[in-house]
Amino acid sequence: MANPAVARVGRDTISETLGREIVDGVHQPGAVLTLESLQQRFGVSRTVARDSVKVLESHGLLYSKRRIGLVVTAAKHWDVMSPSVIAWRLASADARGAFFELTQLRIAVETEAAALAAARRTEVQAHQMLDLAATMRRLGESEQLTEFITADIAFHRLMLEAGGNSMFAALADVVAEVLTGRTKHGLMPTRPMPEALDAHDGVARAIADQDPREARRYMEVLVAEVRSALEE
Amino acid sequence: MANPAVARVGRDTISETLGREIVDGVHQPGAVLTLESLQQRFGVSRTVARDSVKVLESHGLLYSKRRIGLVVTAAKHWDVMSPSVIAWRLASADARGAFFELTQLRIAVETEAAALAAARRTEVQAHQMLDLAATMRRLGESEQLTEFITADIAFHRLMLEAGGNSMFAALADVVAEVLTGRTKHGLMPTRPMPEALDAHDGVARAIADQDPREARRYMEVLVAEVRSALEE
DNA sequence: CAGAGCCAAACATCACACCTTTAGTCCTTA
DNA sequence: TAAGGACTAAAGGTGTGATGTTTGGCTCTG
Repeated sequence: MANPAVARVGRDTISETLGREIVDGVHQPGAVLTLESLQQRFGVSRTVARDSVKVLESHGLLYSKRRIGLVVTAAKHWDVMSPSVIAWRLASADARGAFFELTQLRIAVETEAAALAAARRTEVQAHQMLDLAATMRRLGESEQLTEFITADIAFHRLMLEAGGNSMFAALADVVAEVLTGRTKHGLMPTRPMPEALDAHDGVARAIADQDPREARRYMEVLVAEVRSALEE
Repeated sequence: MANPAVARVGRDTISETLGREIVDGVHQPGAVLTLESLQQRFGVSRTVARDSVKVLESHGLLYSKRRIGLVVTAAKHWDVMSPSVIAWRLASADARGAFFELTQLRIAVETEAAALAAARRTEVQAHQMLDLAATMRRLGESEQLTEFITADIAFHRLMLEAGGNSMFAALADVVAEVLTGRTKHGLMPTRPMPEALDAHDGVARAIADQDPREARRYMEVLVAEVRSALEE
């Protein structure tokens, strides 16, 4: 072992730790790190330090400059859509802010995604969608909240994927995160509102009926509720 | 110079080249590369090869596995929202498909962004927005298409930024790409339609008036045109 | 005081050695 | 003969030292 005196860390931990720190504002934009300092701090070799930096660099959290070092970049240059950055933000002090932004993004995308799904869904997807809506109703009415959320996530993921747009599909994880996080941020009633259940039903039926307009309309109902919860 | 026989390439070129190739389907999902092969092909050392791999790995295009090599991943695991991946897709054989997806994303986000901007814009932004709408009308009516597109991009970027949601703001480049690309993909009339100009005006005024509902309504008009052009 | 030139810092790259994991093979054994 | 364990070699992972390259900043000069 090279250096027993320093707490060695797992390989991925370095970019994880630094990523969180930067997002958290521990290193302000413009701050300069050096490879040497990372080697010291984490007790690793240049190779590993460079690897970690490369990852952060490819997400826009910093850039390396000769003769200078590793310069932390301002938030506006971050790759905020990247899953890693999203995760870091959700683990940061401003988790709530990140959560709100994600919710807005979700709201924006899902109305369109519903319409798209209605136009493109397969027969199988249509059935699954109806099933999930029914399951949600059952679980919601019996107040099995955890299971309800699981079904909810599956519902939304399926819808996002059914449209065939890979960028929408990529947001499935974001939506899952948001749906899970709603409880944490006090935006979730202990018992899903009947209107929400109806709306999910409506979306599922419209998608099964290949009716984009209706799908969008019901999704807008759903989304309106989320939006109003946000603004409270 | 280490090896004059092999065409050496600039440092970033490797991940660029490989990224494009993977997105383009040159390396099918499941295909295996090795560091050694990259070193050979690009005439670089292991360090550089590894750096490039790290970048691709952090965008989800491949993963490396001991004893196996570098495994190309299926498109569903790609970080499709990342600017690099977007650029690669837009340069690929399926540029048209990527462009459509981006347009749908844009459509989805911009209606919500308009409403958000109306709620959050600063006084300065309100003025700039009105100015840009006026500029667009002037340039549009005199058929100065290039300048018109520039103003159009500025308009949309400003709107996306005015809402204060960093994820929406991050889509400004995407929207710019889409607006520029419309001419390439034959989705742009040589002369902007008067309705489009009116709609931009309407959006700008609604945002200046801090009227989210109106902003959304006008943006939906704009977006409806884009959508119908898509479906032709 | 301006500009040329030099210096040193920090990343970039290379070469090489050794460690670690693990797919696949082969061999043993019940 | 099939299950399971031991061995092997392939490929990435990590560490190190040397050298290349860029460039901010200092110094020296006219």
